[in-house]
This record gives sequence, structure tokens and C-alpha cells, in this order.
Amino acid sequence: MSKPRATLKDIATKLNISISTVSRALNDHPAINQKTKRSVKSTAKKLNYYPNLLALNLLQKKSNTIGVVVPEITSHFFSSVITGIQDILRPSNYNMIICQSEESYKDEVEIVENLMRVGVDGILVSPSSSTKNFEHFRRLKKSGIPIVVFDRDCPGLEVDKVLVDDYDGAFQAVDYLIKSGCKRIAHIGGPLNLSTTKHRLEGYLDALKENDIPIDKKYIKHVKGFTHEDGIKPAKSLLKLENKPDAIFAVNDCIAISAMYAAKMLKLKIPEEISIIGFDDEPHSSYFTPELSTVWQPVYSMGMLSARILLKRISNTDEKQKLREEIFKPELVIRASSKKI
Amino acid sequence: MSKPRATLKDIATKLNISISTVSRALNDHPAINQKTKRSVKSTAKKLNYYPNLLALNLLQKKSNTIGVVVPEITSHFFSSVITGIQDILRPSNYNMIICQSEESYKDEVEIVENLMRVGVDGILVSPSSSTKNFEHFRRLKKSGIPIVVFDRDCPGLEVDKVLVDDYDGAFQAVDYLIKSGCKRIAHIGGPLNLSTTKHRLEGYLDALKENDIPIDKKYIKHVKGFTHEDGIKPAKSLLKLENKPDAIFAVNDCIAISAMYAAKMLKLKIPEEISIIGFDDEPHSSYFTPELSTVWQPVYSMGMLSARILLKRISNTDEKQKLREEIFKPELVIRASSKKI
DNA sequence: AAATTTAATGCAAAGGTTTGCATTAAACTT
DNA sequence: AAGTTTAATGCAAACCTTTGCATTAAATTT
Repeated sequence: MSKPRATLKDIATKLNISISTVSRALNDHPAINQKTKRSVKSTAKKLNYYPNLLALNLLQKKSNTIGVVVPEITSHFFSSVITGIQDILRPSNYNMIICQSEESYKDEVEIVENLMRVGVDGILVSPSSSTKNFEHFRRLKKSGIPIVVFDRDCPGLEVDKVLVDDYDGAFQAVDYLIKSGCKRIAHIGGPLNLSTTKHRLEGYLDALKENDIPIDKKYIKHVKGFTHEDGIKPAKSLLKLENKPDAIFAVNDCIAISAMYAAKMLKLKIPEEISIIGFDDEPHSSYFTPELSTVWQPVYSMGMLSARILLKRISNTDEKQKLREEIFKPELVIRASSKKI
Repeated sequence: MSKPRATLKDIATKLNISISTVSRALNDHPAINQKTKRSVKSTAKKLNYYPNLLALNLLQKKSNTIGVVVPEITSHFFSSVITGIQDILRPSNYNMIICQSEESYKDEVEIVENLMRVGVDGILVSPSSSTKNFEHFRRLKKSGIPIVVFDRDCPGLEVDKVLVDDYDGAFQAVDYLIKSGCKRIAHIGGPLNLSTTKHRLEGYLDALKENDIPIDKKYIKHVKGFTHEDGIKPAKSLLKLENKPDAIFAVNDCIAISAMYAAKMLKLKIPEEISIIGFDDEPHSSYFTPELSTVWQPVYSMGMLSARILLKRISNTDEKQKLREEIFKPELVIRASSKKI
């Protein structure tokens, strides 16, 4: 049924000319006769010929494919970054193999290994929350495959990086809460070996310090995952404390929404009794009641810039260009879940 | 800096044996001496050899890569389907190139063309909302690349399909609304040439008919896109009608949430004055106030099954197996945004 | 008419792997 | 000792493309 795909040879045989002439004709090589070109092109069309990129890849030792490794793609955050990446890659004729580590170090190592084997020209990666060792990335770099780390930093790994100033975002949020009159500000943070999470915690702590508010460990909780379910328990336990907090700064919007949900279950008024601020500014966050205050980060731009840097690195391969580390600034978005100043 | 990757030839030269012996040794061919195998394997490791899949692909005319074409990946729906797909593909050693059509027919055609060129072994596709012509898929099929359509049907296209009974989901939802006492049920639908949207509309209409409720065109609106923003205007215009509806069945959760938002703005009580039901059951839908009633569909399973069917089709290529059309049943999930029966 | 330039095309290698068939040398059988 | 089997390895083609160099034939110059 499916006749095998036409090759240059098929065209050459049909026209009784050599393969090289066919190749050159199709590529509009100047040394080829116009008539030949026309006849080649027309039979190419007739045979439904299109070049075999696998052969080309082998020849050029270049696959025009890049690998993208993320913890998961179901979150709005990563799917938006990926969209940004793709919008740069497509016009440059690069394809993208997306892989999810599912926050597993083991899977991540396997994925990187696999991407190396299939011959991607470069890799964009946001490491899993359980990744503490970066040897797999170093191996990659050593085999000449450029790599750009985005969002989640790998301290000590010498590669291009595109990050967000999480510390600043957290600081802004907590500082705002203090300025709006909150005294007992709690934080629900994420896994501690994630740079993002750690920096948000630090921003929280420093904002308190700078405003001379004592740090109280009972106001600090951590979640293992980033879904709604993960947030309910810590939020409830915070809100049931004797001297319960009057504000919660959550590590992301999902957790913040869980906190709102928990607060409502406990009949607490938001923001009168409890202010809540999240992180990420997901599209639906502004549709909750009350509308969620949060910290916006330029996800789409982050994806685009990461891809641009990677492409540049791929084309400038042997150059000893110095490493780039770009840090985007997040923005505090105040809505109705936090008191006005 | 980056020394070129080791090849079979490098190993062969180093050990003074032929390339074929090296190849066979690495593949544990029975006709190779144990000693030879050991020495080959050890030098392979020493040289950090790993096979060049590009060469293998060319030889076998098989890339172990499949293409996934979706309108977008930022929605929870598609990113979940993709996760299902990946969880089947990974263990089978297939990689996945994901492409977004952004609901553009033109982009979709280009993407399919490109996937064909790069030599994917098969394609999973959920067509864009502006795709009315399926020639690009037929061309694909004709060149022997199997294709599985999921979620959004392509009527008249003879390929494997994995769909959801949208008609049934809509019927259940609207029938429930009627049973709960609603009399004036509105519908905010999506683009009309999408099978999913069309079937949901039909389910809505039939549920009304079957319950002897006259159909009133002023209660039916359509959105072009599926985001929150798209939903606000039609929702408002419905809720501002003289004889305003007492229920809204929305084409998906995003639009339903916009409707809730609009209702709240107009100080309408949900569900007392207006019941609202969505479609999709996104994870955050149960965290809204009131919690959104909706129609759940087995997205993850849909992804897995689509991938399974495609893989089977790829391995059973020349067989004239008959086409599969699997239809998943959705489930009505009643929460607080609709009156109890 | 011979020598030189120009235009058009072809040959063959290279890229890395697998595999059918051929070859070699050793071990066995008669 | 001659013939046959067995074990281990090598040769070369195939997958499809691009491209430097060589070749051919025609056109131009002397």
C-alpha cells in the first residue's frame, strides 16, 4: 500500500541523469542548466519527493532538534515556558523533544542520557526538585552539547542560565503584607533544595527582618509537591494555631488557593482576617473570590530567552564565549485577597 | 574542547579488528568470541562510546519518534493528554515531538509537513478549530505514516480515533439541570466546526427536547476561544437578558468560571438564582466558590490509549487491520455551583 | 585548425551503523 | 592424510544526501 518514499536516486533514474545533478538542481545550484532544473523539479513534485532529513542529519552531524526537560508540563508555568521556547524554535526550523522528569532525579538522568543518544543539538532544562547532583549535565556539556538551565538554578554548574529573582518577588510580597498592617505573616514554602523555593523563603525572612518582625518557626511550613492537595493540610494547621497568622505568603498560586479554600472552610474573612498572596499569577487566579494577589513572573519571555541563548550557543559552538546568566524581575500584583495599604 | 564522539571505527582501529566484529560484539551476537566481546565492551566504555542513533535511523528508516500535534499545550486538558501519551511512549523507547497549531489551519498543515520531513514514525493529532479540510492528514496516511486522531474528530477521515462522548456529557449535565428545577437553561458553546463543541451543543438541545422544554435561541451563545476572557462577554449578555436564564451550561470549565465571575459581579446567587455547569473538570475547578459542577473526562487515559493504538499501528504497518474508534464516557460531577436534585 | 575558456554534468567519498555472505583457520571425522 | 564441520572474523553493500574534484562537450579565442 504505502509505496516507499521517493529518493534522489528515483528522480535521477527516471531522468537518466546523476544523483548529484538532481541534488544540485533541487538546491538551485548555479552550475545547473535551467532546463534540467525545471525537469528535475517537476518530476520531484510528481514523485512527491521530499528530502530525507535523517540522511542529512547524519551527514551534517546535526539533528536540528533540541531537548526540553521539565519536571512536568501540566502546570501553567512550564507549559507557558515551553510555548515561549517553541515560538523561538519553530521559525529557526528546530524541533523540540519534550521530556518530563516528574521531579525524579533518576528519570532526569535517564532522560538526559537518552537525549544525548538521539543526538539533540542542545538541551533546555529545569531540574527536578530531587536533583542535587549535576554530573549528568556536566557529562552533557563535556560531549559538546550545550545546555541552558532555566527557572530552577543548579548552583555550581557552569552553563548559561535564565532565572527569576525569586528573592525579590517574595520580598516585595511580604514587605507589602507588612506595610498593609499584617503582623503575623506565615509562609508555606516548597521543597528546600529548589533554588526558587529557597530564595522565596529567604525573601520572606529578610522582609521580616528588615521590618523588625521576629521570625517565628511555627509560621513556616513546607510542602513536598505543588498541587492543591499538597496545600490544604499545612494551610489548615496554620489557621488553627492558637495565635493564628493574619497573612499567608504561599510558594505558588496553587498553594495560595488551597489556603484560601482552607480559610473559607474555617469561616475566616479574606482579607480582613487573613491576607493571602501567591506566586506565579496563573490565568485563573484572578477569577477566584476574592481575586488572588500574587507575584507575576515573565514565563513566556523566559522561555523565549532560554531558547535564544541556546540557539546562539549552538551556532557559536567552539567559541569560548562567556556564560550568560539572565535574571528576570517579577512583579507584585495586588488584587483582593490582601488588604489595601 | 569537545572531542568528537567515539564511533565503532574508533574501537575497531584501537583493537585492530573489523567494524562488523565490534558491532556484533556490542550487540552480543552469538558468533563472537567471549574474549573479543569483553575487550570490545571495555574499550567502548573507555572511549565513552554510545551508538549514533541518527545512523541507525537512516539504516532502519525508522526514527523512534512520534509527532504530537495539539492546538495548544497550556490548557490542562491537552497537557494531561500529553502526559498520558508520554507515559506510554517512554517505556517503548519512543520520543515525542510536540507541536502547537495554535488553532491555525495554516500552521497545522506546516507542522504536519515538517513532521513528515523529519521522519516521525507516526502522528497523534487533535486538529485545530479552524481545520475543515483534512487533505494534509490524508497525504500523511498515503505516505505510510500512521495517524491517530484524538478528542476532536475529523469526520470522513479514515484513521484510528480516540474520542469522548461529548453528546452524552452535555446531555447528562443539561438533564440534571432540568431535573433540579431549572427552566431557562442557557448554553455558551465553542466554535461550531469542532466536533466536541458541536456534540455538546447537540446534547444540550436534545436534553431540552426530551424534557419538552422549548429551545430559545437567545439562550445560546458561542465563543471563539476557550479562555476566561472569551467567556465574560457572552455570560454577561446572557445574565442581563430580560427573562434571564436560571442555568448556564458552558462548553468548558474556563468559560463556566467566567460565567460564575460574571454572575457574582451582577450579585446573583449561585446556585439559587443561577446554576452553572462546566466541562473538563480541571484541577482547580473544585477550589472555586462555589465549587464548580462539571463534566469529567478521562484525559490521561485518552492520551495513553491514543499512544497505544498508534504504537500498535506502527508495528503492524502493512497489515490491513481495521480502524479503531474508541469512545470514552464522560462523567457528571455535581458540586456546589448547581442546585441539588 | 589548434588551443583555451566556459558550461554542464558525473564520480566518489563521507557520515555511522547493521547484516548477508565469504573467508579463514582450527578442530574434527573418516 | 584428506575431507568435512565448526567457530570466529572480515568484506562490502545499503540507507540518502551533499560536495570537492574530475570530466566531458561545446563555445570561444588565437
